[in-house]
Amino acid sequence: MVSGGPTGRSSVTPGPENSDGPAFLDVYPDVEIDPRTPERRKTIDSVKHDYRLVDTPELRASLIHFLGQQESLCFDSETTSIDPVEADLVGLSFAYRAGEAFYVPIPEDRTEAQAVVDEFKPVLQNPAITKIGQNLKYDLLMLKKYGVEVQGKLFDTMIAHYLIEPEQRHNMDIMAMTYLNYHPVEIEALIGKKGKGQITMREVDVQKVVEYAGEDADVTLQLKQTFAPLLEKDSLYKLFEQVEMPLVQVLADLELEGIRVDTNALAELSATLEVDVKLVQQEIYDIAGESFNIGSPKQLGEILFDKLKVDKNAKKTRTGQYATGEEILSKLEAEHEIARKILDYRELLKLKNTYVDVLPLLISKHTGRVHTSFNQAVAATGRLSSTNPNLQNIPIRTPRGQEIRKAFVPRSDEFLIMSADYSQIELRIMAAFSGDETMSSAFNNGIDIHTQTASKVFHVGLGEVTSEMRRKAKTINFGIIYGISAFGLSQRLKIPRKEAAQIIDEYFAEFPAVKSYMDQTIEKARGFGYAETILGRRRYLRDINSRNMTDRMFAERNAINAPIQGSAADMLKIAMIQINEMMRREQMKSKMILTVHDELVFDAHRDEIDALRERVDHIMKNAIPMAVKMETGIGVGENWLVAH
DNA sequence: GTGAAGCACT
DNA sequence: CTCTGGGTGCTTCACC
Repeated sequence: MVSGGPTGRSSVTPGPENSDGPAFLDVYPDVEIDPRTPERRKTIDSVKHDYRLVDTPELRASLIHFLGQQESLCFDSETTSIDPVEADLVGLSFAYRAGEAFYVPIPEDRTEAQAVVDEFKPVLQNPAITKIGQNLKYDLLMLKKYGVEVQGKLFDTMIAHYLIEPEQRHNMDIMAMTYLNYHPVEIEALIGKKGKGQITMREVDVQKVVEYAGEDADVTLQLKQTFAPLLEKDSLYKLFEQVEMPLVQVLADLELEGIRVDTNALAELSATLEVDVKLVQQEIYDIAGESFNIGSPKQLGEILFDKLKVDKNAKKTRTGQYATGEEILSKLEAEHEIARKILDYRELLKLKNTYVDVLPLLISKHTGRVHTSFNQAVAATGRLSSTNPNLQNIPIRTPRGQEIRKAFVPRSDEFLIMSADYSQIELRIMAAFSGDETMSSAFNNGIDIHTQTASKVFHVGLGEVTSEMRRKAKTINFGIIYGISAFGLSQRLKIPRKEAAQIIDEYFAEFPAVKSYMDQTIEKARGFGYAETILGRRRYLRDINSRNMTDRMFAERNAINAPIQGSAADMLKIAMIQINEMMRREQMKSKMILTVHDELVFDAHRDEIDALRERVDHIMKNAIPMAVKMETGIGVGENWLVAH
């Protein structure tokens, strides 16, 4: 129903809304996005434009001739669905000069459609022509279905803006209003409001589509002209051109490839979970003395704290309800067996409803595999995210959860799952950035980092570190990455705040370079107003100088975390690009299929296991050379659980 | 439809 | 004394 894909034209960029509007206006004070003054904004009716229908072989030949002479062209696909796996092409629009555009309808008949698309292959596959577009991954996937492998440099306006303003929205309509003071035609004017009654782009009068799609390509082209100098100004061009743009193609490949899921295993697991959930549910009702909706935090809170009075000091959430989260219930489980049972109930139901019963529904009829969608323009730190389904939060921790991971299997008997992950990537980056001798030498000499930290903080030899000391040290190390506070650590370790503060003091005494690095990072962020990664990716920290202590502390934690988390993301992205290139060059049968922040997953051909392991290992370790060695862990097996 | 609560991962 | 570990996405409930 929508053109341009999930983050394209009319739909909203996924992810949480940014409610801090003031920052938005601070940056572009002269730009009005207030809907109360739309008359100030240009529209298709007030701006001179020339959008043409190209619907005969002669006109297409002429268009293709002109497109072929361009250094760069902007294009956009109109389709029948927001989901590229399900969608059919309705038309393609092109622009290469502001104010002009061309719309090429694609016939409904698949054979005729293919013939028209084929006419544009020489242009789309011409490596000398840069392809400009908004959310190009969508168009690439679409065209791949029609046998077109788009070549040449890419310029994705959505991702350009993601680098320029990571925390703003990258929706084309909003960007047009913000940067061009132009209000594009809304898609609902063509296909109606969403819900039943909404038609597809194919059913819309073609003259209207010409105006809509032409404007789309035209506006995107003008956004490109706006963003290119901004990328340059912020020294983001290299990151854009050498990392983010090549990655678009890699992600399209991963998504198209998909991963096989063992539905039989999930069906069995679902049946087992069903029985177990009912069992636990009844036990809870028996203890409560009545049946109620355990899934309702409101009802559950009333049963636990009003009726059963399991805790007279029950905490409430800011909305006035009893808090019944995991932390609260865990504290109660020693005294009240109902608490443990509720936690069990929640775990089982979560696994069943979120993963076991949903994954089989998401298997594509076309490929028999599950195709996630990676979003490259959501996470403020530079990480990727995964949706429909989210394959970056498949359970691994609990035995039941592990059963789900086992259901991710290779495509056939000739293949195995290979998982390659960076070991302690964020702590290694912290060691490299800070140059801390103790930390760096632990990594470079293969000493367990948590044991090393415990040894220093608790003043014992490496050999005398107990498992309890190591556990605490692990929490401390995580705290370091996240921008530690005494309160946060005390909560995590369940110790008094004073004790936590002492541990932190001790840590900084033993790792002085880490301390000064953190201070410098915050200081730098205060001066620049942003923190940056090793590749210059920025995260603006508008509260870094706030008088509000809470806001400022939050910004300071982000100043610490963003360069670490973001540089790890930079490194994995480069590794992915190089691995993809290597696999193509070597014409491997194996395929890269998933990425999970510090891990890459492959559907690996048995004959290629050794070579793939060696190459992947080498590329990952050397993606971005640092003062501290990077280590990887690579596993192979019959499913994702054993490979990891 | 939207926000909160809760929880899965790194 | 403020009030607190970073980053995501999905499901359910409750309310509009």
